[in-house]
Amino acid sequence: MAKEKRISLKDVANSVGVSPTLVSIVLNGKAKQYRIASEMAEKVIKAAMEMNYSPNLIARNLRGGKTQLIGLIVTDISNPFYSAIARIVENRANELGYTVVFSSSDEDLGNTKKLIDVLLSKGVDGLIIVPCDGSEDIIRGLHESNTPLVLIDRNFPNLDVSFSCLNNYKATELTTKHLIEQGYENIALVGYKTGMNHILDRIRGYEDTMNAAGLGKYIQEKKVNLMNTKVEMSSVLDVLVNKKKVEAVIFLTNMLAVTGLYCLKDMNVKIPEDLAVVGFNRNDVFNLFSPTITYIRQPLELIATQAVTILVDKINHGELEIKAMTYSEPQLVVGASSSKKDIG
Amino acid sequence: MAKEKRISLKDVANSVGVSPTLVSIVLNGKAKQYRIASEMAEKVIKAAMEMNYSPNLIARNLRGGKTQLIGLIVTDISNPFYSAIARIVENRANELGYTVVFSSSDEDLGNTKKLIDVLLSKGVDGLIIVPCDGSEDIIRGLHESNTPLVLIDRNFPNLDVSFSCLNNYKATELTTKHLIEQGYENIALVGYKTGMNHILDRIRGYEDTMNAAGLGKYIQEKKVNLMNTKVEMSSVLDVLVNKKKVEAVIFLTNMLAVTGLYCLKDMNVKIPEDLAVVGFNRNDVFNLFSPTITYIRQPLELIATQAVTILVDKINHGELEIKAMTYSEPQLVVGASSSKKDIG
DNA sequence: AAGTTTTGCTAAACCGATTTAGTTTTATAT
DNA sequence: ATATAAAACTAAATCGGTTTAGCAAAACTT
Repeated sequence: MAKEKRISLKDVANSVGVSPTLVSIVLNGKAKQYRIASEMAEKVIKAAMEMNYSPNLIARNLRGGKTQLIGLIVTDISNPFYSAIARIVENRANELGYTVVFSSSDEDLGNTKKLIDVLLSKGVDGLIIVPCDGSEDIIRGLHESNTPLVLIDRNFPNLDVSFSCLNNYKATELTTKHLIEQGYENIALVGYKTGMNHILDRIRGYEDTMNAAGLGKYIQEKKVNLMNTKVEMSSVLDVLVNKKKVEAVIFLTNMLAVTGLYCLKDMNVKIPEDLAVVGFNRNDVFNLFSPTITYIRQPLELIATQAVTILVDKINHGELEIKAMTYSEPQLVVGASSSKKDIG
Repeated sequence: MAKEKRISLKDVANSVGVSPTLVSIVLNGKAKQYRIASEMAEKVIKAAMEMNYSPNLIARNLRGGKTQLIGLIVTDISNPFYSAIARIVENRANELGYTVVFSSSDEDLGNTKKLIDVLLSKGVDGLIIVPCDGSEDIIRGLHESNTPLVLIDRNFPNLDVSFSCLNNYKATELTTKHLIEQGYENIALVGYKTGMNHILDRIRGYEDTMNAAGLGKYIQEKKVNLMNTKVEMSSVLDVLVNKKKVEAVIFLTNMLAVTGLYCLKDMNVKIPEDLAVVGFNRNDVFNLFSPTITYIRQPLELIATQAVTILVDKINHGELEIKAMTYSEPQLVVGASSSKKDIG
């Protein structure tokens, strides 16, 4: 009835009649290096197999200081964008012999601090973090205490911390150019109230492109609160559509776009006749909506894989001072929601 | 440059000039029990705070045999249904002082075995598993070796393993009744090729309801292969719509429904005029589709929260022999995709 | 005043692995 | 025959906590 105790190194050693040291050496493949007689090595390996021994990683890690655990902090694992990242991180981590511990910060600074503490105290070898607004100091502190660390999806340009993210400027540059080419002029943008660089870059990409096209007078940026998106989105879209007579809207994140679509549906706004729409990141909703929604595709596979690779490099080679900066290229997937040509 | 070592219990002890034992006792709130002078206790707590001490959980766990880690094995964390569960599991686990390690089995038996081994060797205190087809023996073995274990979303009726899942029979019963009430008779069902109980229950719910309504002659079940869903779905729907002149289709999972909608869109099938559709589990796609899709809502919050609660109970009280069986009640969310009344 | 109890604290064992520093035995060199 | 080297293995320290057993000093009995 009691939980059977696991076979320990000592059990194997006793059964063969040798010291735990010898067993440890043999099972770690260092038999030759330590000049263990090969018959002895075989005997030990056979016994370990027969007894179905597997090392207690906790003990190993206490000694070695490594857990082969990676901590992943996203804002919300139930957000499909981040769960997609999580899956890729998991796959790459597994390939490299790591297991992933995940946590959701809910874009909250306090949670972020707490989660980092918890993950570090669990002994994770390194962290992959989607940093939230205001977390720059924490991230700096973490980096200065030489914790292996890679930021993903977002980054702090002032910090020497490695990151893997999208070329956000180019994303909205692509989007805005596309809309302008389609003949739209009064193009607005809906983002979040945040100081985070990824959003600011997206805004700059839009502004610069509008200005370069001589459409500076149409520049309009609405920013909603992270915590109150649904409520604020309605009024924001009402203003843009009904007051400002905007022709097209660029949503700066996947969630904003989905929330926006809910509102536009409620408002009975016809897309793209009344309003052209561009979203961010692939989502089944965009493909199944009528009309299909144009969106910016991130090379998630690349972004997430690189993050893990960089992190594991840091863990193994201690190249903590090297700042790996990876900006991956966005791609515009054109749907029917941003086209004047399809009308009529 | 070297990674700064973390403050250890010993460091705190030395700084105050007492033994590590005393510090451990005080910081674990056992000062009174061990008759530690209250001034001393305060001094220790103050020092620990000032030195920003946090215990090395690896060491603590090596001694105590507990890691406060829960392993969660789903089929795919990037599937929004499972990432939603993951989030709830995470929240509840955090409340109870646990951290979650997640893994994706991809519905593969080999992966499942491997993941269980890895998670156990990481020292997880217990496992929450979405078992895949064919994993009954592994699960039985795990249970017999007294590993704290709870199945979620799916279960094996022949095993004495605790689980938390939907009342699947009732889900399709509700769905089928609803369609019949709406006046549909030729109602088909699309599921997976699997021996898993949750799917079989859903099929039984449909069959029994059809038979009870005297519509037995219309019973039609199409089963697609898990690995080849997209390709098979097209031909399945083609047969149902064009050959069998089916009036309504019930999709047995969220993914099937989404894949089905892609196909129906390609086929230019009008919903609900040409075909009524009912999906499974909430999804933004269902709400934003035109028409909105009727679906079965699972009380995910309840299901996932219970799973964690049951597991932690097992971990703490060792009630491994108790089989907690939780069937949560489904709810039908009626959209416009299953209604004859709305036509014209 | 001698014995008992309570108070306040510590030494040492322990968890299960890895690693360093030896030790013993056998082989080779001088 | 004696010193040196190599081979084959082990004892003990270590990681950082928790826990058990126990010690010394103060307080209390009678």
